[in-house]
Amino acid sequence: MGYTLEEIAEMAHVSRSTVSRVINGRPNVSDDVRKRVWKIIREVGYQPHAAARSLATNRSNILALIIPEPVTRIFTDPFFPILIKGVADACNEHRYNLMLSLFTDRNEQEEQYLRVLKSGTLDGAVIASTTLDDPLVPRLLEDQVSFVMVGSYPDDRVNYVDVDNVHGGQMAVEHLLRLGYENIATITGPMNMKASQDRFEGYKKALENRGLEVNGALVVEGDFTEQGGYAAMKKLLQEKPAAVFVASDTMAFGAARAIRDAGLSIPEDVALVGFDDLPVSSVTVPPLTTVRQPIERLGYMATEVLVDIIQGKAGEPQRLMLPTELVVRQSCGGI
Amino acid sequence: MGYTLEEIAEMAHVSRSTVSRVINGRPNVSDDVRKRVWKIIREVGYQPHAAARSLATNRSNILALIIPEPVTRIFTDPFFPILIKGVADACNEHRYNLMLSLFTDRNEQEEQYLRVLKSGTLDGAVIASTTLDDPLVPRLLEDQVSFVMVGSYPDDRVNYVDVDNVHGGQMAVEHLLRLGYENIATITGPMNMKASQDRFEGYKKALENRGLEVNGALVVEGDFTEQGGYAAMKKLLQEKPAAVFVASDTMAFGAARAIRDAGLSIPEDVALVGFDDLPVSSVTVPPLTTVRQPIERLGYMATEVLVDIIQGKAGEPQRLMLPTELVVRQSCGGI
DNA sequence: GGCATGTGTGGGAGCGCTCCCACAAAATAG
DNA sequence: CTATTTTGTGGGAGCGCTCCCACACATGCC
Repeated sequence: MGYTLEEIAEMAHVSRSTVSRVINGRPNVSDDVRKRVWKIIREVGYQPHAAARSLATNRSNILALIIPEPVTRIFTDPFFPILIKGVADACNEHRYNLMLSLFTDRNEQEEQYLRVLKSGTLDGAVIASTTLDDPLVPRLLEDQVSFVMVGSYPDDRVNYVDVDNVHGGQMAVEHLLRLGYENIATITGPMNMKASQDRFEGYKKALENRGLEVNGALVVEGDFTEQGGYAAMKKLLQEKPAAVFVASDTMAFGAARAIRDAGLSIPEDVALVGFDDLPVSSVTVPPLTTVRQPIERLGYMATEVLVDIIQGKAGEPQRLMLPTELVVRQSCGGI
Repeated sequence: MGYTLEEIAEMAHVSRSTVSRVINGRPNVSDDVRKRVWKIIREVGYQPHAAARSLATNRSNILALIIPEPVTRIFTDPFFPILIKGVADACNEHRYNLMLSLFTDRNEQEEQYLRVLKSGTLDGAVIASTTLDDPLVPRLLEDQVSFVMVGSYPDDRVNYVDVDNVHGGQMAVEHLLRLGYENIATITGPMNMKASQDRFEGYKKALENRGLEVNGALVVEGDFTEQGGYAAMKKLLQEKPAAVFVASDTMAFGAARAIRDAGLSIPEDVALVGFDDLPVSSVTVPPLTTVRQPIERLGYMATEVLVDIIQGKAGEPQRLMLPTELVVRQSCGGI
């Protein structure tokens, strides 16, 4: 495909080295030579061969977004395209190519790990939120891959960008308390995910600050899917909670469905607060009160941090915490 | 990073060439040598350097999924993660790496095109549905990039995988006619997209088969977003249609919202049929009657076809049409 | 036996870059 | 005006593979 450095050099009556210097913006090239070479490069649409460059420099200009196997189940959650958008934008901005790895099939995972991470294809990786027991992270550390996680991770060496889940959960529940709701339930995410733990932590904190006790019967674990939210709510309805803090909007939609199926209405019979603020959450019936997290920015910043690390502009570990924000709509009543 | 062929060769007391033959499954290696070499490769976790291989073979084992600029607006539609899943699965199966290119910023597009498509990084590309006036496709043809489109394209040389949009639209409208609805409206997709044209074609066909005329006032163009569906429905409501065929589920959600906002109910006042059968469509209120298209399979098959073409197992052009299926739920009434 | 054919193995060349060093010419210093 | 540094340029080596050819040796056939 296309021209080689040598050919461009010949056309411009200079050497390979000079063309290389021009392309890489190195000094020690006279202005007229530089212009002449650029002119030819643009005319013929020359683009350096990525593999050759990669072989010589040992850098590929490729970043990966890795979505680990335990998380691919919920890949269809609108969370991910938004995250991808953020990552993709940052990649474009820094002229990196983006590789997307869904670690789906457990059997193929070893092969996939080697292919993606040990073949020198990558300069670094953004890891979308993972479960705490996923063997991926320890392995990345061992193999000294540069990576940044979306979502915090309890290891000193790990770089991450996260939102303040604890505070988010706390705000949500405090709002419900302020509105006068008494027995407030929660549907958590899978408890082997840090985000789920943190949001639940916020729930507990809000109750405890009011001198209230956490009632185990009002805590049900979900799985971040609509169906999971539905099932969890069904179980919760036996306890007749006045309000529910649901750890993701998608689960909140399921919970809302369960509430309606039981012939109850939102927020009159059960008030609902979600977490995420997905685009659809403002147009559901009723519009969902929720904790907004800047998903796109999360992906963008994770990538920025990764690039800084790769280019040696930042030390490790890097930690970044983005704020959450309560968005009050009709599903929690009181307005 | 890691070992080189030469080092593995030394450890196994054979030559570079022999190790290469073993790795690539070439003949003319004795069984015991083959075993010995594999043992060492596995022990040290050797993985050939992708760039070196790519440079020598002129193939990268990377496929791209390209989402052109005019389409990125609707990238958050749940359609895309499902499509991506299909593409990613097929890539994994064939041991290709997947590169994701969102052509977002128009200004950066030239740079991005060169970087992604002219640097030899790719073996081929899957192009997610594009508008008919997008300059990308002609350029890919000119540059002789191997590519397969998701969604048909009116050019003899283009490979594509599509669903039978015409038939799908026709089924939807025929169902409404069968239920006795008279003035049936439609919200189309952007008319510079082939899928929109085809679904509208199906709408027309169904009416014409019944000897009915298409009433221009009952046809409103949408843009495949929820907000677009809302706006389109708002306009349509002035014409008091009994039923509406909406060209995507996401727009149908917007339309439903507009109907509710007008104090009307579904399907009693307005019947609704969508297109896509997104996972959420079965759990909306009321559940949405829609035309199911096999989105994941669309991505999977496009990738399969691409791989066949790259590996010379299939001639060009390749065309594949996947069936659509009417899924009847409550939003259209009559059951 | 002689010659063709097949099998297993090793080594050179080359893929298209970057990086380093050599070197001429120009600029500066003493 | 010579010695030293700076600037601009060219060419060799090497990144880690694959592919081709050379070659030793085993096997087949008449």
